[in-house]
Amino acid sequence: MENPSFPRFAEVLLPRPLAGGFTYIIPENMHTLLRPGIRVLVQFGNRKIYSGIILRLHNEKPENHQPKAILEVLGPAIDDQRILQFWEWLASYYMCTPGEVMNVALPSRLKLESETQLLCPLDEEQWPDTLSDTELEVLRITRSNSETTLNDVIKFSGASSVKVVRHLVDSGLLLIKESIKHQSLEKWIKVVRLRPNSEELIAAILSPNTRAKSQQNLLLAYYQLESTGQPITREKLLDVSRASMSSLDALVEKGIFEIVEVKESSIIGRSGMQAYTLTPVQNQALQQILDSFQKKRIVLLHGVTSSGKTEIYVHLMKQVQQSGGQCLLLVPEIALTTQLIGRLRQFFGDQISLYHSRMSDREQTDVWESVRKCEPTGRIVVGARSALFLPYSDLRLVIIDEEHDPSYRQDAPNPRYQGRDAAIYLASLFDARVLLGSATPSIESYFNTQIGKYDLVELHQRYEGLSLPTVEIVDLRAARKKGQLRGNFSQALLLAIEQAIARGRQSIIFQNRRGYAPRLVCTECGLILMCQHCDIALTLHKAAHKLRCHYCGSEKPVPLACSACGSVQLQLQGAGTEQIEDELTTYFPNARIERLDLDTARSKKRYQQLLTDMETGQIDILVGTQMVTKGLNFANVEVVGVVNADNLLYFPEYRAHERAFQLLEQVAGRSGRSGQVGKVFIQTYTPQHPVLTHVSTHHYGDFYQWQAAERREFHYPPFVRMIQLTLRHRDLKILQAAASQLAQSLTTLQEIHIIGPEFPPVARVSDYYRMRFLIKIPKNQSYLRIKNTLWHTCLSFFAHADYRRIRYTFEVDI
DNA sequence: AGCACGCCGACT
DNA sequence: GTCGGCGTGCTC
Repeated sequence: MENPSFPRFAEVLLPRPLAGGFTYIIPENMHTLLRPGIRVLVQFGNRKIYSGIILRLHNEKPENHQPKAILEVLGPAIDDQRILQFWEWLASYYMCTPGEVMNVALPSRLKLESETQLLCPLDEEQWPDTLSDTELEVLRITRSNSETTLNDVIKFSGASSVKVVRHLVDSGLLLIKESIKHQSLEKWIKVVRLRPNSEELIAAILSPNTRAKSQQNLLLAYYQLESTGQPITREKLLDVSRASMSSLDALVEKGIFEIVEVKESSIIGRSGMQAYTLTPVQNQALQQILDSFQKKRIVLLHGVTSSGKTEIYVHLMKQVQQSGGQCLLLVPEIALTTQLIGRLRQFFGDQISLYHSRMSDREQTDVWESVRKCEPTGRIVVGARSALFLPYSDLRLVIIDEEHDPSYRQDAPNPRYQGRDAAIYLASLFDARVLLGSATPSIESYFNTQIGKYDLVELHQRYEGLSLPTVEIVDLRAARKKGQLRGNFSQALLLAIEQAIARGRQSIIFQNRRGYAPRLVCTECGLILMCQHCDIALTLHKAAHKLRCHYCGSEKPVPLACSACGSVQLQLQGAGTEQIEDELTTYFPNARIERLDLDTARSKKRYQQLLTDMETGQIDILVGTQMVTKGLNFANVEVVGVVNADNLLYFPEYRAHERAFQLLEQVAGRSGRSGQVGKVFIQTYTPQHPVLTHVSTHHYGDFYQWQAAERREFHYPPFVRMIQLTLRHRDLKILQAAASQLAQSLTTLQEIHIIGPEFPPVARVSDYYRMRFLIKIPKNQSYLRIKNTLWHTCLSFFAHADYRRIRYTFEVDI
């Protein structure tokens, strides 16, 4: 009997870049189990099976086709409708599909996808003797492992073996089936327990004349840990007792210990106990924030570097924790904020969850579940932008630290979104408060405080009355004229480093390029060694002894002679961090110099080591790229040197000046943290540049006024909205033809201003040429309507046979 | 995005 | 004649 009151169909979202949800029939036995946010298993296409998420239930029978039925109910992934609403908003606002959002939102454990499994039913003797070598090979692989998948065979015998597989299936020698791996969402951990009634055995071990010393240590460690009331995991016990696995095994064997698996959620974590007090200035800022939150949802906390923003965050987070709600602290790049995490652990203990895309699937899923169930650990989340997608149900506060940081924007692949702005929208769905924090706010955010959209709270004083560092702009041209230049360094900077070393203080030298030299040029014919796949010069990496392309990652050996004229006179141009490090080694042969950039910090361990060495004073001079500007606090740094500010200032992008100001101000903030005034040296050939003037006075307000005026005059955000449309194709001719055709089609849109098509600074990357349009939309026009028209114009334009193979992407609010 | 179907060139 | 290249269109 059909229950007429129950919806018969479900719209299911699948993790594919497809337009919308797909309609599936709800089998009767699932009626009571389904609602939006439930994960289900469905077949999509001929045989592929996916897990999808129910968007809504309805009764509208599709007109043109017979829907398939849902295969299985997997359970809840999202409990709160607002999360799905957020996904749909993100897709429509940032011009991508909800499926693409789902793809980045869910940890992979929640995204099941079937694999084609192969089975070989017959023994080798029963195989016909007419088989080809490849056929034999495929059958042997399949026969040797009962779990062989089609992908295994492809990996082993190449993509062409798919045809062979199909042939074997047709002739009945292979069977195929779709299989999916279900993995448990529960987390189980191994804990050690004493077996009951083992007192006599224990007494024997604890007797003073026992030979089993490490068994004794294990028992003692056990009692020690037991008294703390913490779960005694195997790892912890071994760690405390310094015993080996085999001695633990021996105790298990004797029947003294047993190892039991318990569900992680049954363990109550340690809560942080560290007390902290706010300085009067911090307290005043906190009160202002709380007052503002009564009237406005969003507050920008503008606090100079080292003004103690973190303590204010902690205070607000504690409040939310005590009220039982959820709180999200967004940070730009989690790998670069280990110092912050350490501090937060002091305040929150284990009752805090970290979330970022480089965590293991298991860890991600654990956080997901704990947030979904609003468990104590799922109430305080610290994460990178992917933490926006967690299934909150009671979100009350979102803090966005370093809100100006460009890494909040995801620029590839889809969804291409600005995490800071998306977080603000997410918060609005929950009516949660938002605190944006920065020492160098983005122009947009500061603009929003000026028009009254956000409230502004300022923290002008550095912690413990520290003064801001003095900034000296070093004119490289003048220095050269006066003979005060040695390699890449001015005498002023070298002297400051030398004095710092003499006083046992540290220096940080910033150079925005990694590698040894960014160009290798033939002095005979002028040829610059270029990447074969990109329109960019190759960078020389001396340590690796390779030429590397920083765009596509390809590598080449260093040539001995010019490939065009055969001359061996190859000259290095420009300087990267490697060269700066080398140079400093010759100037300061006794100093301990280290380098921090993508090449040295590739492994997390090495990165940690560098930070520790810096903290403990093992390093005198740290040379690095942007990495040294991000959230690192070293107490003993006196000198900060910027080798060359010019390549920051002359970047062809409307945000270049903003970026340069932020970067220089942030790097300057690394100096002078323990009582002493820091010294910053910025070397440049354009000492009069306004950005440098503003950095030297540390006056953000003046800088903002200047930038805002420029942006208003030249029609850039925040005074207009801007979207970038990029076209990519291997064939330059086709790309150019398509771009100019598209420009024609777009002229019908009267209300917008289109710049382009034009080549980006690097026109070809990984063999793909790129052309782009900048689309400026006046603020009085409906953003939604124009994006819609744009979307549909492109959809029909790229459906055209000639342009079908052109990839195109939108970057909204660029 | 996959994946299957289908229409043309080069090989046993 | 068949195998296999990839262009075209669909997926509930």
